[in-house]
Amino acid sequence: MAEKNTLNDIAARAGVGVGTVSRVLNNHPNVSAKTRDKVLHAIAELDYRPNFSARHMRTQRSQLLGFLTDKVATTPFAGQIIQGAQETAWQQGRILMVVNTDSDPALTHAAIEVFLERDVEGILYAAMSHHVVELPPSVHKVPVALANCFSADHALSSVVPDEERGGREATEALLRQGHRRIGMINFADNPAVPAATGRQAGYRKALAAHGIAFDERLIYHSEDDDERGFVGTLTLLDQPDPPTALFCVNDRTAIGAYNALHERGLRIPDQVAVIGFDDQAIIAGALRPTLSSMALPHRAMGQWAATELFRQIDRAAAGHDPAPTHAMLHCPLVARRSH
Amino acid sequence: MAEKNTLNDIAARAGVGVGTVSRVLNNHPNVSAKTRDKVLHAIAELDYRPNFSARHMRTQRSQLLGFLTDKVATTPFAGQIIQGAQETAWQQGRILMVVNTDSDPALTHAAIEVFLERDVEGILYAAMSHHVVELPPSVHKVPVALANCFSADHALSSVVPDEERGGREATEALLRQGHRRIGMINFADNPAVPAATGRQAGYRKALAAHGIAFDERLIYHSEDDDERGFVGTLTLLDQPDPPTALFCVNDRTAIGAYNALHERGLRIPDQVAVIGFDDQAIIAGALRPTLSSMALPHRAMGQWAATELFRQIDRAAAGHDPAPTHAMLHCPLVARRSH
DNA sequence: AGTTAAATTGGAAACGTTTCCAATTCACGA
DNA sequence: TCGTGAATTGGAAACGTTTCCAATTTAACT
Repeated sequence: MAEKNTLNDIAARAGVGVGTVSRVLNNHPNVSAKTRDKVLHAIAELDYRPNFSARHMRTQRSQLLGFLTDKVATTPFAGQIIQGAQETAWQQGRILMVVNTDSDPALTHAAIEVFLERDVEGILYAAMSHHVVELPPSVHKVPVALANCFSADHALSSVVPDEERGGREATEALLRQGHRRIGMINFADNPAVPAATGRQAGYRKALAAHGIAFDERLIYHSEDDDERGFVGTLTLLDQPDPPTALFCVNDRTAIGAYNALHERGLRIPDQVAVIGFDDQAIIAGALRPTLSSMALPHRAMGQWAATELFRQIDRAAAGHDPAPTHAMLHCPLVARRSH
Repeated sequence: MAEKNTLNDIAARAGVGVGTVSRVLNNHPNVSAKTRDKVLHAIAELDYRPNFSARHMRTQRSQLLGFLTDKVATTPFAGQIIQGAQETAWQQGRILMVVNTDSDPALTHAAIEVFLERDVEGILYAAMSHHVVELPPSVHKVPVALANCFSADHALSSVVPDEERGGREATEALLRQGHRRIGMINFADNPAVPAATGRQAGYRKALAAHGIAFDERLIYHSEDDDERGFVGTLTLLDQPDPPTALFCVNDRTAIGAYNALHERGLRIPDQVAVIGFDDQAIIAGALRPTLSSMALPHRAMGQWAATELFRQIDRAAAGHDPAPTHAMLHCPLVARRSH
């Protein structure tokens, strides 16, 4: 169909200069109503579309953001964090270029290089699990925001879930129901996994705040994603003074807990209450009873990170040196029927 | 740190002409080893990076692909399909620009418009559930490929899961174990939902191939994602000649089925076998026993769609008119312990 | 050493915008 | 009817590449 028309074609068609067409396009003041109409008509007739690269050349603004993820495929959360970033970017007239790195440093480096060649206005790095990341130095050439992860030296802006508060509030929800023996089924104890350490720290604080002594025997750790919930629940139940409530470090673990509880003929939440973490709708809604869970703020982190990028961009445009910012986002309890 | 250097800076630094630098960059023949070295040094010293927009202007190739999704956030599959497309694009030196439309026609149209302004070489539309889609006519200005969806008139290339074969093979797997009364828990019967109609058609074919009469009473339909599995299973079990195996239309439904089976004290797979659909690792691995499930080829669809885009691009470059192509991809059984 | 063909090199033009400056037109009051 | 300042307009230059052509250098022969 239509060939590719340029500003010149429009100008010719409308019988005006290219400068005028450009002014109409960017609706600058000082163009008479009648000229504007002529131009607008010409544009419509020729199905004209401005060329962004040419504009970029001239204005030096690419209106592009680079979005890097470590493992977009293996987690159901990827979508939310992308969406949060994308919608915020879109509102600001920016487009996201997405590259999945699979945690490969060479690929990460190559992707950043490509982003820089495209002259992105900022780079957003989203991790699919909360951990520390190290990015190649070249990334510093441009504003950066980390989502669901952080840099060891905190030199890069970042946003992460408030794991500790999440753990605390999960535990408090259980305490509010009158539970006093609350078990926790956690990941392997690893200081590099904030989800494990933070949630457990919150659990302890909640207990302490209610004057309940921490009991080591109520904690079960395992790195086996598939077995953790089932085996952990059985282990905890098979103790002298078994828990009447279970705080599962994630929803997947809660599936296993449900299975174990069913096997023992224990009713949820009457005999044993359960709270998960992650709020994966697909799991939480399907379990019976539906699972109460702490929601990870993935979408909000995506939004936060994109917003932070714009802050840095504006800041830099104003000549200021944008110091990095850090945020911890709340993981609210999504109450269902399991507690 | 370093200012932004251009070809001219490199040329000056190396004491050669810009044409020569360009030749080195695109490693064209006919540049002497010693000149190439000088240039390479200058590039390294000045931390030079070519400007893609300028290149795009001159070569008319944006090396950009537009990626549209209807609902990236609400499904765990989004990541896989994006990844499939992204990795294929990357291999071909292309970058994906991602926009989430939330099924909003206005947004979809706007996104396509932005893609065209950026001069994308092709547009990939990925749906998060298998259904028919209608895209604005402007999309035809550029190669298009649909993933996990299709256009009513089949004028656009598309790739979808082979639902019927999936349904057939799931049923056959159950038949192979000797089951003769096989229940199916399905979505609401809706001709616009190929997952519902296709999987059930496959189920019937498998039965027919084994000389087993189709029994309407063994099918349970429901559009309630949360209740389907549980209620459906109970309903099917409460019949005169109850099924000894259950084909669940998705894994989420299988969770409900497990719960119902447990409640009735029926062991899986000894007393009742179960097969799901979707192969959501997070569910299938956590269930006890682990759930056998038909895997949706999301990643492969992403790859296929990107590859198809390149076929069309090449085709068009060669002056041919690329006719649309269509594919149905296999949903293989991932055998675990539930059947 | 001299000739010629081949290999290498430099640099102008073009890609499609925006922006700036100079030139033109307009509106209005004297 | 003019003159004046403001509003509008046209078009050249520039953004950073690639590509092409012409010019120069090199290599290979007599």
